[in-house]
Amino acid sequence: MVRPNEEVEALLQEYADLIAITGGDAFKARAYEKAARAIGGYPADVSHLDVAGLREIPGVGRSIAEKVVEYFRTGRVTVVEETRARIPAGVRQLIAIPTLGPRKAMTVYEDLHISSVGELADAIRAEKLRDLKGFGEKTEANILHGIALMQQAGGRIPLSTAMESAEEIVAELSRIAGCEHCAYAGSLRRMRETVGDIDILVAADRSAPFMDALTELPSTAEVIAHGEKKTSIRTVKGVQVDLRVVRPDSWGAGMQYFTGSKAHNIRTRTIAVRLGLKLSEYGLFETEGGERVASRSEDEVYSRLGLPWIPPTLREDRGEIEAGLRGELPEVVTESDIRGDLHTHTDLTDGLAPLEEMVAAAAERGYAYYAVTDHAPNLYMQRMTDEKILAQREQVRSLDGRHHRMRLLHGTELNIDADGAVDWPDDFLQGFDICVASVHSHFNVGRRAMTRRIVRACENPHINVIGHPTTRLIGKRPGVDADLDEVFAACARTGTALEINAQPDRLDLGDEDILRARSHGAKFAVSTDAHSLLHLAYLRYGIGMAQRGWLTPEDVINTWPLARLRRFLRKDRAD
DNA sequence: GGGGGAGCCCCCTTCAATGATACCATTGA
Repeated sequence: MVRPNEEVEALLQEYADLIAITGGDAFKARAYEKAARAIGGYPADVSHLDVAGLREIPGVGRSIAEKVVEYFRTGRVTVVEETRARIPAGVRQLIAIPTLGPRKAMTVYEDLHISSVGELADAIRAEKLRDLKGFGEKTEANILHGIALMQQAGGRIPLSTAMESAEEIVAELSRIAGCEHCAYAGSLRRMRETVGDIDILVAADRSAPFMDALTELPSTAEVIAHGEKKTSIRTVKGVQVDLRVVRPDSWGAGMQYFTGSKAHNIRTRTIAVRLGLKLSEYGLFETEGGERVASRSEDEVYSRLGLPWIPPTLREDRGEIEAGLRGELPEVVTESDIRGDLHTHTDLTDGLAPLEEMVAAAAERGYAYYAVTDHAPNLYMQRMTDEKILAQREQVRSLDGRHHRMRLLHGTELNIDADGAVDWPDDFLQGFDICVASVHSHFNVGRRAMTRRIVRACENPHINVIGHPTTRLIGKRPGVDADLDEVFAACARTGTALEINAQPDRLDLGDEDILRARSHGAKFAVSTDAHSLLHLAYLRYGIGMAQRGWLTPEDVINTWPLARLRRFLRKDRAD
């Protein structure tokens, strides 16, 4: 991720929100939103571009280009500052609440002077909102539910946000003289879908230079604690980072201890006790006499406990200790096992980059194959037509094998309607190499109907992958209500793969569901659902989920050679 | 505000669900 681009994206998005809240021209707000997205997904650093260079980016014209230049020259944009001065920051936070949009946010601000989520919740409890024009009891209940959903995340941050911050900090600290090792640990290393705080570990003889460096990073906003053993800071994005420096000979024990999980560590320490040993962040010691028996590497620590090294993504006390003791730990799938992405978009629908650029970027990643799966017509806002998708197919065929001999699959992402039917009839679907099918609408049809429609999609002989199967958005929308066991069984029975969608706000399926689906014998596709060049790299987060679900390459269809994949994609059709 | 075809103007993502309201505004995919 290019940091300056991210900053501009956030700034333009904020301005778009402010325009919407103040009731400004809706097209203007949309123009800023579009430009924000385009710059966020632009692969080159925009801070080096002049007005002419910026205007090369689709959706960026003279006015926005000049604002971007102003931002990099002065650190601020005058009109944005002026608008900010009129609307308290808390009002903008209100529109993050599901079911509360810009219009209603402005109403509660103007009529009740509410400018924070807390004040809003209080006003609802005092039944004050229901008297406002356009509000009622239902609206109150929905907003309260939305607030609860938001707070369920409990201040946890998305895996990808934590990862980007952590990798920057690790890179900075690694440059300091005397650094023998530096890495992130904790739930981030275990690749949990959200992360509470970032734990960073350094192995060095002297701790002070690292502790000082952390407090002085440009991204550090606040120092929470600053000591010899531990320093905690909060970044400008509000993420807490804990740094610990251990002696080099304690590196392995430190990483083992600070990676967790807590449940996993209770198990490892219990094993140690049974062996007459004591395990701490400093090492594995004899209980009697206190002699150190292992600490330098994680491998050494696990080995002394009679265990193989356990991948961090498995360390949740979900059977990995028992499997390790039996020598039956799975060889979990890794990023390098993946031979191709099976769910991606282009600017033919809502992607940012043209087909050629997406294909070239995929080839750069060393893929053997790559599927292009733009949206189908029933997602009306994307304006897909038969003609457009067929023209794209021609283009895909002409690019096939041209980049490092990477093979291209032409596909689509279909919409599963309320009855389980999809956008195109069988004879048209037959022309695709791969069909992903997803639920994009009618989320509240009830458990029976939801289960039935997804199962019916599985039974469609042309549908190969169920896209983002639960359709959850982390912190925003719970997964759909369906009998997932029935869905997973249908996938296994019909030869339909379940997607592990690697978009950081989806991570769908999640680890628990993957474990259940695997027990039904279902197969999986780890895909990025990329809407820009940069999204192709999200694969690592999907792999994290797959590992947490104990998947091996055998379980994941896009680790397979193309010939085997093609056989799978034919399902049991005779054509 | 951006973009395209003209020289300043016009168009720009559609549709369903929901809830408040009495026929419509808001939200989200």
